[in-house]
Amino acid sequence: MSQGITIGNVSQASGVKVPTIRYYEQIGLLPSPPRTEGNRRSYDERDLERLTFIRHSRELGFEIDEIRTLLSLQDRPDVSCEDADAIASRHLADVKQKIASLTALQHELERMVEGCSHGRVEDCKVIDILADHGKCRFHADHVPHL
Amino acid sequence: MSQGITIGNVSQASGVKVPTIRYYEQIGLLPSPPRTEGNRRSYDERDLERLTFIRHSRELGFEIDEIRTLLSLQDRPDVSCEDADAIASRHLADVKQKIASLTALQHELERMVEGCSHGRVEDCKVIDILADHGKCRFHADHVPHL
DNA sequence: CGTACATCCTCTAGTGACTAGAGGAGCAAG
DNA sequence: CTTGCTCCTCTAGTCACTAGAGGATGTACG
Repeated sequence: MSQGITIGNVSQASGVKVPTIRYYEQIGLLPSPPRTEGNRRSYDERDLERLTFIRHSRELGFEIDEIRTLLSLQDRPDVSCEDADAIASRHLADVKQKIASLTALQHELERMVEGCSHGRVEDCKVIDILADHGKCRFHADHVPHL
Repeated sequence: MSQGITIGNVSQASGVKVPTIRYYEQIGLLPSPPRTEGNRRSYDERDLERLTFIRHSRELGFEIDEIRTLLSLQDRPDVSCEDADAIASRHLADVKQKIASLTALQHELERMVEGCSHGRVEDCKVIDILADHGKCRFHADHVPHL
C-alpha cells in the first residue's frame, strides 16, 4: 500500500517546507523516518497527519514546546484532556491580550497617519508622536509578539 | 550644564535596558558616546531623547531598520515627510491584518475550549480540531508575528 | 583608610523557529 | 548520456535581544 512518501511530497501535502521538516526531525518533533536505499527519507500517512497537526498548531500560534505536549497527549487518548484544555485556554488569553494591544496600536497609528500634513518633516505628526512619548495615547507594558 | 548621564540613569529614564543600549550602539542605532576617564559611557539629553524615540517606536512595533530611517528623517527636518508617512501607513496595514487574523484565531480557540468535554483525550475538541484541518474555520495564509 | 557592594566594562554564546547557501549524490526523462 | 530536478549533510545567518563569565571602577559607610 503506502510504500513511502518523499520529503517533497509530504511537504506539498502538509504545507510544511522541506527544510522545516528536516528541522522538525532534528529537534525531535517529528520521528526520524526510515531511509530508502539511496538514503532518502521515506514517510507514511501517520507522518503526514502529524505534520499537518504541527502546521495547523503553528498557524494557530502555538509554540513548539506546546505542540510537543499536544502531540504526546494525542498519542495517549485514554488520558484526561485537562492539559490540552489548559494550553488552549492560556493561549486564548494571550491572543485576547494581543488583540487589545494591537487595537490600541491601530488607533495610535491612525492618529499619526491622519495627522500627517504631507509636508515637511518639521510638521510631521508621525515623527512628532514618535519623538514625544507624552503626546501618545498608546502605552504598552510590552506588546507580546505572536 | 549636562555633565554626562551614566548608562544606568539613561536606561532608567528611557526605559531601555542597559544591555540593550549597548546593543543599539553596537548595531549603530545609537552613536557611541564619549567615555569618562574610567571608560564609562557618558550620555547627554540628545541621547536620552533618541533612546526614548527608539523605545517608543519599538513599542509601536516598528523594526530596527524602519527606526533607522525614521531617525535619519528626524535629523533632517527640511525634507518631505512622505517616507515617514509611508512607513507608518504600511505598518498600519500590517497591524490591521494582524488584528483580523488574531480575531479569527480567537474565535477558533474559543470554539476549541468551549467544545472541550473536560473528559478524556478521545473526545477532546482541542486535539480533535488541531488534528483535522478540515474541521477548522480558521485559515491563515500566514499569521505574521508582530 | 579599608572594605563591601553596586555599577560598569568587554566578550562570547544562547534564544526561537526557522531560512539560506555550499557542495555533492541520486534519479527520471528525453 | 546528459540535463535538470530532487535529495543529502553541514554550517551559518536571521531578528532583537538576553544571559553569563570575569574583571575594573566608583561610592557609601565605619
